[in-house]
Amino acid sequence: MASDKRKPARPGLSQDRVLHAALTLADEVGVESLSMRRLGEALGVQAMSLYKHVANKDDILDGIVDLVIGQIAVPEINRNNPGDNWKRAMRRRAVSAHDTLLRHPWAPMLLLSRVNVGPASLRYVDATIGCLRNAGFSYAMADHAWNAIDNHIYGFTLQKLNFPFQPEEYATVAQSFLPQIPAAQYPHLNGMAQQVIDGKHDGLADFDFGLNLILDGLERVLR
Amino acid sequence: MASDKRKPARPGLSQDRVLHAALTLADEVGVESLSMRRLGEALGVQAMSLYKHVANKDDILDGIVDLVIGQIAVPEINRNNPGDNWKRAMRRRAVSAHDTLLRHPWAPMLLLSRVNVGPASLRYVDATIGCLRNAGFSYAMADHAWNAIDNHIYGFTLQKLNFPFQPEEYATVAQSFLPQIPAAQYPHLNGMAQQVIDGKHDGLADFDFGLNLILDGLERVLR
DNA sequence: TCGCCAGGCTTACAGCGTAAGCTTACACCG
DNA sequence: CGGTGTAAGCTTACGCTGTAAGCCTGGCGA
Repeated sequence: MASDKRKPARPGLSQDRVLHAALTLADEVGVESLSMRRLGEALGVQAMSLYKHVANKDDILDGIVDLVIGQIAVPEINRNNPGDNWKRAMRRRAVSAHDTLLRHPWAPMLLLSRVNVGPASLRYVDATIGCLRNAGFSYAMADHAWNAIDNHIYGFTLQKLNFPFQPEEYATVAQSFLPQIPAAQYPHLNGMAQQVIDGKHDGLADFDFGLNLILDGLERVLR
Repeated sequence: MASDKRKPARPGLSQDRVLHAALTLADEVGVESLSMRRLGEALGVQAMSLYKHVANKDDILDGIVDLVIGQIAVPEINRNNPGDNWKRAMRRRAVSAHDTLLRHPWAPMLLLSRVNVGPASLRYVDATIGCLRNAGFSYAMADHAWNAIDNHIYGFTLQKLNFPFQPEEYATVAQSFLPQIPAAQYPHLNGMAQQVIDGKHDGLADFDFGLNLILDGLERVLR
């Protein structure tokens, strides 16, 4: 009977369990509040015990970034749909990345501030280059294209996540900021704010706008 | 004579002096090593004395970001050159921003992770909107255009700063990474690396490539 | 049965931002 | 001239961080 309690209520740690707990914790409290002590607590364990399964905190951050990348839809052309093509596939990839990063608001900053060479990252990049290569881009062009699209995804998502107001607040916020941007000093900024106040411009940043500029441009490069 | 030593060898602190010292220190040791104690030391002062001149560390970070933005060339059409136009002006702005951020490698991350409403930032944004408005863009279009261009600037610069190898090392690095990206598993990534090794692709990310896609696209939108 | 050792725990250290309160020197005023 | 208010420095202390070093213990292989 004693041998029955192989898993004594706590399954024991593992790198996998540590990383998934870290991902959950980062989603709940933000990556800036993810500390080794707190992560240990979430796992019912002392902070130092984590170091038996990960090298250090950076190792954890690399790990959870790769988990997030693994959630992004890899670009693939749907062979059952004759109308599908590289452009649609790359758009789906971009939208999927954008959506995924919005679900993990701490991720874009980490993505941009470290080299990501986890298995999910490698697979993601490989599929992207493959999609562009199959479309007819040279290696160099595929490299540049991939880079341009990803800059847009990361830059846009970060700016959006960072903006501290909700769309429905824009008009109110613009109104209250107006005294700080007098027309005499900042005529165009003032004018823009006025447009938002008057409901003539919603002030919404549009992910597709920039993405279309890039994808349409790439299509022209291809011809 | 005693009244002569108004400035007793050390000029005394001021918000300006604190911010400029912080900027210098950030450039020298990186923003992650910029601590209140270290900044105090650089100014010959205890850490807590800084709080008489700035509200807290975030206040300092906001301040040095605005100092950096102040170094970026504001977009202006040269009236003495009849061939000049909004597109050239916006390109100059983008290149200037890119160059400036490369001189302050810690800055892009801060730029993207906080709301910047310092005087230099406001002026910078106002001039940008103004340039686009004068070119004929609506407020909404100018907003989208500005956003698309800045996403590229920040995203590209961050990726470049973050990449831990020098261009002349690319071939060597690609060679040593090759075993980790076997052709069977990552065919396209492997192929790309092979191109770099063989000198058929320099692997250099090209700031102008993505910028041109966006600017050319905007020009077409304008017509 | 013995010894090994993986996987936990404990303690400790240097560094962080900053709250709270103390000290000093100078400006001003009656 | 004496007295007072205040700006600008200093000191101490608190709770937090990542992690180095070493200890303990239960289970497994020989």
